[in-house]
Amino acid sequence: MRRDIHNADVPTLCQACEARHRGICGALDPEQLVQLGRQAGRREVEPGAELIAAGMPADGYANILSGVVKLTSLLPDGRQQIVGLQFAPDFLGRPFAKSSEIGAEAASTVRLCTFPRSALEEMLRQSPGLEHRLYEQALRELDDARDWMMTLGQKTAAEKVASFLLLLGRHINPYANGFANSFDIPLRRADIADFLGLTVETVSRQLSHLRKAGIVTIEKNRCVTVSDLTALEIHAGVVPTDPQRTAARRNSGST
Amino acid sequence: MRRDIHNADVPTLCQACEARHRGICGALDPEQLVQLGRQAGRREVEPGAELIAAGMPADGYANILSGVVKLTSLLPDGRQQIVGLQFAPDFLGRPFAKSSEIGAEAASTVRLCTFPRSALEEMLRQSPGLEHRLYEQALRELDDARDWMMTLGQKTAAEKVASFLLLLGRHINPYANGFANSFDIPLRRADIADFLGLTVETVSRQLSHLRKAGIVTIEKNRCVTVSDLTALEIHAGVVPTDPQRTAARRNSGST
DNA sequence: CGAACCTTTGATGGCACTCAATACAGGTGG
DNA sequence: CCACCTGTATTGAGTGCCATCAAAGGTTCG
Repeated sequence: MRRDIHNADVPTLCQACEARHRGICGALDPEQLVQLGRQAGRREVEPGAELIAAGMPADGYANILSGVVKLTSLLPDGRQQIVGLQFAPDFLGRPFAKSSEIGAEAASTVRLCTFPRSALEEMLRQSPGLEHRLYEQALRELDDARDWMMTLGQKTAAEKVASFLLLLGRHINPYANGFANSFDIPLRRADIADFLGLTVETVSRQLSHLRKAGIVTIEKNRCVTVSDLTALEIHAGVVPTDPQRTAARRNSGST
Repeated sequence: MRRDIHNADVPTLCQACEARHRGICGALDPEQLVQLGRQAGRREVEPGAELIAAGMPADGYANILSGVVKLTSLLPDGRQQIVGLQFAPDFLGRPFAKSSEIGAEAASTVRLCTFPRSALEEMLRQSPGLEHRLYEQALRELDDARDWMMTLGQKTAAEKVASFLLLLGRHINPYANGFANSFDIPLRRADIADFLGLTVETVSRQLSHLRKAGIVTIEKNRCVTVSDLTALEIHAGVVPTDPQRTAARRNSGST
């Protein structure tokens, strides 16, 4: 059954919003969207803007409409690790928590659809499907986090940088599901380094290697085009290279 | 209001089970516990037993009654990363997923309370509070995973090992909330190495350093006693050491 | 007691960090 | 439009931490 006949009831701002399809708002009916929309506000922030301060009580929540948000964790001595990247139409915030030790900061220009804590809690009471959506996003983020732990703990610098480009290509476009062959890196080298657990210099060197190897082209330090996806995947260590070992894995895995 | 008056209705096996308090079963009433209990089974497995095979369809779920489970992620070339440790009374399994790329393996001897996929789904339909509990565990695991990303990405070998001991001390005892000063390490050195993104040799060396520094004592390679918790925290990098920098952080944070 | 496994310790080398200098991009004002 | 300036990125040289290789010491079984 198509819901589009009710589209007239959906707030104008929500009509084209991806959060209504792949985001949490998909759990809400038109009436609830109107109700939430009344308390919601749009906001556009510049790169570097702090969206959630670590250790502070979170005052509200938001959906990411466009742009990239980095989740950061800080050590007392100043070392920083980016523990996650969030893309449209992700939900932003930490439900049920007094305060999180994790901060959120705009990596690129970010457009947000914000709503107060109470509005979300009200919606949660009304619609059990909403919590289910939130749960599913949490599970997805958990999978992503654990994937990245593999990258941080086991991979070499070259593999880390290649993995990063693969990650970006998969997530940069909120509408498509496949891999984007060409995109702008929404992070500075310093951010990439903090995400990969490397230094700026090492990141730069590895990008140069990929460029000289003809696997990617980079323009103006930001715009990347992946010309050889398979090679990139090999460099990321996510695909078997040794045929012998591959065969062995296959056999043991199919039992 | 005390629920203990209903304890007569609670299955005998559940009476002393920690999952009924801090685990997911706390969301169920006695009748539902009976219903779930009918389909549940107890299982005890030895260290090294595979509980969930990566890439396989998960046939069921379980609560951990005692012992430690390691969640592992594997690269095609054989490199392994332990992406999480789970303790009693954690819920084990990946709801709503066809199959997970993450495997689960008993690190120590593990006792489980298992139930089939359908039983959980039935419970989820009956009790919305259950999904809420699952969601909260997922959020907790997400926080833990991100904490550990900081450890993997930024910390030195010495800090990693110290952080590992702190993690164990906090989680090893399912009944207490504080820090256990003495406990058995439920992992072999090779597992610790895979968890920390180090080699066995480096782990061993760093443990020796902590021992020679008088911060911990280790007997029979497994039993650890933390004699200087503050020093351990300093070595883990989780506590400010430089007073000047500490003051600076404090000031900038309070604005 | 002996065998298998695990852990520790030592010697050496390589990858990524540090330090330092140069090149580039984007914005502002002349 | 160009000169300037700031923040950002690249490239190079040297060092140090941790991995690798190798061997000996412990522990836990049968």
